[in-house]
Amino acid sequence: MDVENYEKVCTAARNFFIGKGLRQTSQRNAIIAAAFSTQEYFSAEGLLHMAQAIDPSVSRATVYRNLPLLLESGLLRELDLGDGIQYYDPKFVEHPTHHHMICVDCEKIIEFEDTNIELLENCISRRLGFSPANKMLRIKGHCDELRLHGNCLRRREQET
Amino acid sequence: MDVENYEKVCTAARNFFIGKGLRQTSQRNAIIAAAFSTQEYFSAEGLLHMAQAIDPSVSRATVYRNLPLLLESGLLRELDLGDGIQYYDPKFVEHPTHHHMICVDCEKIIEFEDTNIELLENCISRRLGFSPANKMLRIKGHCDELRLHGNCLRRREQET
DNA sequence: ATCTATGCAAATAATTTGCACAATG
DNA sequence: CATTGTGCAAATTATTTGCATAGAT
Repeated sequence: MDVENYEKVCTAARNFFIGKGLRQTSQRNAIIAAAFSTQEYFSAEGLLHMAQAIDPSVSRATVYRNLPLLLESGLLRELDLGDGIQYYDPKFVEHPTHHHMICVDCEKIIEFEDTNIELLENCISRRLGFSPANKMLRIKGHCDELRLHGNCLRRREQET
Repeated sequence: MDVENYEKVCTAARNFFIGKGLRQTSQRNAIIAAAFSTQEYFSAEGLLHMAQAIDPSVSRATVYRNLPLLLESGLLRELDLGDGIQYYDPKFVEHPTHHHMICVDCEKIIEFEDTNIELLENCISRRLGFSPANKMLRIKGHCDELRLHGNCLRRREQET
C-alpha cells in the first residue's frame, strides 16, 4: 500500500470509530496504524506485536476488543487459511474482491481477482434470493513449481 | 443420505483406515457411523455426542484424534461458518463441489452447486499454475425473505 | 466531571498431549 | 503378544471477561 492510500485507510478507520461515538485513544490509533502498515495478513498476536512497536502500552485485550470493530468497519477482513489460526487481511480496501489460492505442499499463497467469478457470485446470490455482502473463495491445490521440479522458492525458504 | 449411500460411505471410511494400516475399533466405527448418519454439519463436540449415542465409551480425545484422519480421507470436510467454531460437513461425498450461502440476519444456510463456478475455479487455478484440490466458497448476505417481509422462517424459529 | 477504554489477571473454550491400560491384528 | 488405540486428566492455545483505574470528551 502506498503512503497516500495508507493515510486514507487509517483516516477512514478513525472516522468509523468517531462515527460510532467511540473515543480516540493512542492504543486504538496504534492498532489502526499497525493493521494497515502492512500488505500481509496477520493474526491477533501478530497485530499485538506490530501495535506494541508503535505504542508499547497496547495490551492483548485491547487488540481483541478492537478487532471486531475493525471487521465491522469493513476495512479489515477475516481470513481462514485452514490452519486453525484466525488471520486478518488488510488488503480488502484496495482489492475488495480478491481471493486466495494456497499450495498445500509449500504453503505459498497467491491472491487473485477475477471479474467472471465476481459476476457469477452475484448472479448465484440473486438466484438464491440473497443480496451478497461478503464473499470468500479459497482454493487449495498443488503448485506446478513444486509438482514439476520437485522444489520451489517457498519450499527452499522453509528448509532454511 | 439414503441408507444405501450411508453404508457405502461408512465402508469407504473403514477401508480408508484399513488402507492406512490402522486398526478397527468400536470407537472408530461409532465415530464413522455418527459422522455420516446425518445430512447436517456438526462440531467436534456434536460429533462426540452423536458417537456416544452409538458407543458410550467414545471419548472427546478419540474424536479429536480421528477427525484429522476423516478429513484426510476426503469423506469429511471442514466448514467455516464464520462464528469461530470449526464445523465438519459430511455431504461432500455426494456433492463434492457444493458451496454455502449464509444469511447474516437469520443465519439460514443454503447449499448450492454450480457448474460455471466449478469450471471457472479450475480455469483460474490452472492459469495461476495450480492443480486444484480443495475449493471453498462461502457467500454471506441478506436473504430476501427477511429483507422484504421483515421476517422469515428461520428468524421465527430463533425467537421461539 | 462523566463515562468509556484500558491493562491486568483470572476465566472460559477449544484442542492437544502424556501416560497407563485395553484391545486389535 | 507386540503394538496401536483409548480414556482420563492435565497442559496448551486462543479468546473473553471482571474490575479498578487512566484518560478522552
